Amino acid sequence: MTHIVKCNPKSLNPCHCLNIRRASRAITHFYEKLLEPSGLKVTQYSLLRNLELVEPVSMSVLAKIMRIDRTTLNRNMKPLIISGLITANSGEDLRSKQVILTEAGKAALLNAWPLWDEAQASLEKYVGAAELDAFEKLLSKLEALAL
Amino acid sequence: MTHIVKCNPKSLNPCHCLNIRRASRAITHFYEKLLEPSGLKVTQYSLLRNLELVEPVSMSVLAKIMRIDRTTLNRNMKPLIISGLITANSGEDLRSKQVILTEAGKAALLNAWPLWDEAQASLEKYVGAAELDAFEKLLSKLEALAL
DNA sequence: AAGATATTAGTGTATATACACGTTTAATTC
DNA sequence: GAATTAAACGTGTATATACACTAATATCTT
Repeated sequence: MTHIVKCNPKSLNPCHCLNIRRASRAITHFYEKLLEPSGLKVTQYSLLRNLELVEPVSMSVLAKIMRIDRTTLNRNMKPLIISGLITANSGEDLRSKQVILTEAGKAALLNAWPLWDEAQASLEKYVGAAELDAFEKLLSKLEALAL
Repeated sequence: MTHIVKCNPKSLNPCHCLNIRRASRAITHFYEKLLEPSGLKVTQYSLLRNLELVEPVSMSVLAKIMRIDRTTLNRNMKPLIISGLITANSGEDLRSKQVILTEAGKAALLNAWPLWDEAQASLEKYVGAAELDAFEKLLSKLEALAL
């Protein structure tokens, strides 16, 4: 993140929206760096991880579980399908597609897990457990803003 | 945000990164909805607003002030240039481009301001001033994670 | 002044996000 | 059972994000 400077002139940006977006980008960058050796993005790791918990599952249901847009999930799945980490095939209901992890997907998940765990633990240490907990509660409340 | 459901089965997603990303999306959605009548996205409003404070300014400097990536700024500027809200022209230093608001840009900003202000105020009311303040402090700290 | 270095911007590529629209298939209604 | 409605998915489009690479220009060094 070469664009971030410690000393930023005239930076009084009180927009709460931009502030959380910036923090979101920073945390994402932090996780991505640590996940880099796995070849997975944090969204991809998350997709695999959620899939592991609920597979086989339709795309719509998976999107709801992950609380992301259905069409975003559709697009995010593509690189994982191409690299053979997941598959999505129609079952009885020809409308829906059942998504599952492949063996390679399970392996990728196992491989990436300690990296993600380190990111997670580092963040907890950086912020502090109690404060992070309060933070997460507020994040939940903010998420509800869009309902 | 049709994909968000109040009752989500098996949703124990402790990934801090995804949590803040979700909250970020939700807040963005909230601001976008309120800004909709202005025809501006929240990033665009922010670009115009920052520009108003520091124009004329080069793209690199503006990116640093806004704490966004230089190339992201470049891309985000394009719709605003096309719709005639800003201009970017080389000055003495032929490498850099000085970005300024057009009259239409100033008008758009004036028009959008009360909408943004309402979003901002609503959020403050929803979260609570004290809690929001603590939240913002933590966001700052998190932003520093990427330095 | 010539060559090396640094600065500034643009673009190719890839992922992330989501709205609007269309298509296919299943379920419901009459 | 035919017509309607609903559900599930895909895609076009637009914005947001950022890394790698390139091109142009300015500055510095000797």
